[in-house]
Amino acid sequence: MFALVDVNNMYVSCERVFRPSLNGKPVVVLSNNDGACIARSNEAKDLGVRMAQPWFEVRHLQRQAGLVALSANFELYGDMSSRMMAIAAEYAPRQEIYSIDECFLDLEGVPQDRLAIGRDLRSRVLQWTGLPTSVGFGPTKTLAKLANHIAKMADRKPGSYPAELAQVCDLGQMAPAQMEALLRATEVGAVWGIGRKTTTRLSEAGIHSVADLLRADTATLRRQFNVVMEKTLRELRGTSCLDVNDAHEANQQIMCSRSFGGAVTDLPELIDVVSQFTGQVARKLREQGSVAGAVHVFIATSPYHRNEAQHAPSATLPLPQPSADTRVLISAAVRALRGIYRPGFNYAKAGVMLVDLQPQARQQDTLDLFGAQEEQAPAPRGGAELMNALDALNRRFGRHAVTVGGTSLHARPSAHASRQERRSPRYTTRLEEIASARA
DNA sequence: TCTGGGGTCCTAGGACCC
DNA sequence: TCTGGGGTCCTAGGACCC
Repeated sequence: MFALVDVNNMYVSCERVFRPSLNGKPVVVLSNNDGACIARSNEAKDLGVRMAQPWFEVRHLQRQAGLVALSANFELYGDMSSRMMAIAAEYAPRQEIYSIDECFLDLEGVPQDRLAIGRDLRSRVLQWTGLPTSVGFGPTKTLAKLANHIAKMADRKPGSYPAELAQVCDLGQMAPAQMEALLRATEVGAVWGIGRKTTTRLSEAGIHSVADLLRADTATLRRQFNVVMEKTLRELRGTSCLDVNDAHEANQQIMCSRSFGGAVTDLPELIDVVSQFTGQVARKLREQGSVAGAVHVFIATSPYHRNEAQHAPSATLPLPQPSADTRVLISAAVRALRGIYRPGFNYAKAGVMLVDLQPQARQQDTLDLFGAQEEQAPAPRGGAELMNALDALNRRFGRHAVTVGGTSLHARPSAHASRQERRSPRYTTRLEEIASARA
């Protein structure tokens, strides 16, 4: 039996912990550049604010409906997430942290009453962190997800589902008749793994509810879609195909990309941006103890500016030897950038991706058979220690305290600098920003 | 004026080999 | 006018997730 624990409207809920005056109000959290809504309170959802909707489209709701917008504060959310995850982990022998705001628990051998467990977990997380969660139980991960969805909706929209399913819902102990009624009332799009495109295609085939889907023929669906669909079906029917994965594996790719505050046209500024991004992905790469085999760089104009010339080139540059050295990676990224850059375009976005990742240990004995080749610069000296020192300084003094030569931020205001005018303090991770109580 | 960012897995089709 | 066949590996792109 599995549980899925999920924080309701995670980013908004984190903000509300420190600003209780936001409770009950429509609140959104904005992406980089204060560009789009990436989290919405229930009240904001009720106002019709959609996921990833551009801020300028809903900005008028500030005055019309008291909508409050905040810039994303990921440092705060990451820290709150760790606290919540640690509490949830106490309730089962195995936990898979699936995203910043949700985890699966494997309840194998946990004997007690699941509803009691769910309610206890929920109230403990609420009491210790201030975050509201929903808990779903099911005999497969997909059903636990579905149970969680029902728990949320029953809480948020009274009448959509029976009230007793709110907040904590167990699909593992439900009478067949009630189960059938629930599945009839749930649209296929709510199922984990069934997205927008698939929903449209299923709808054309007359499959609208989860109950419809369960009646469909597995082989036919497998033929029309793919193995993912087949697995989803089997999971919905109670056959577990997906296990809780508690060994968090290293990422296979690490990316940093961002749209700019304004258009960027000249190469030096793009080099600056790409160098900064590379510094960030390099740090993440070392954190997970990997080396990268290649660097992928892309720049792009804005597809929304339809009357401007469009250009979205990218390039992948393999490294002569896998590396985690910021200087090596930046030099490759900048070379890739020079190769794809064309003057005369208004670039709106850039990104750096490290790919072909491998564990650092394995790299020891893969020295180039032919030794360093002439045209390849020899690896910089003292790589590992220098990078360790760099990481330590930046951990201690903030992300941009120390950077590799050439990646310093421009003294002049840069077009790419992102706007973040509404960020809340990093209450839990910066002493100088800690919450203070007023008498 | 302003339009998210970070990941995973699967598949089709081309390159290459015998 | 005919123009192998089957296997494997790699990559780009699509769909999905949060």
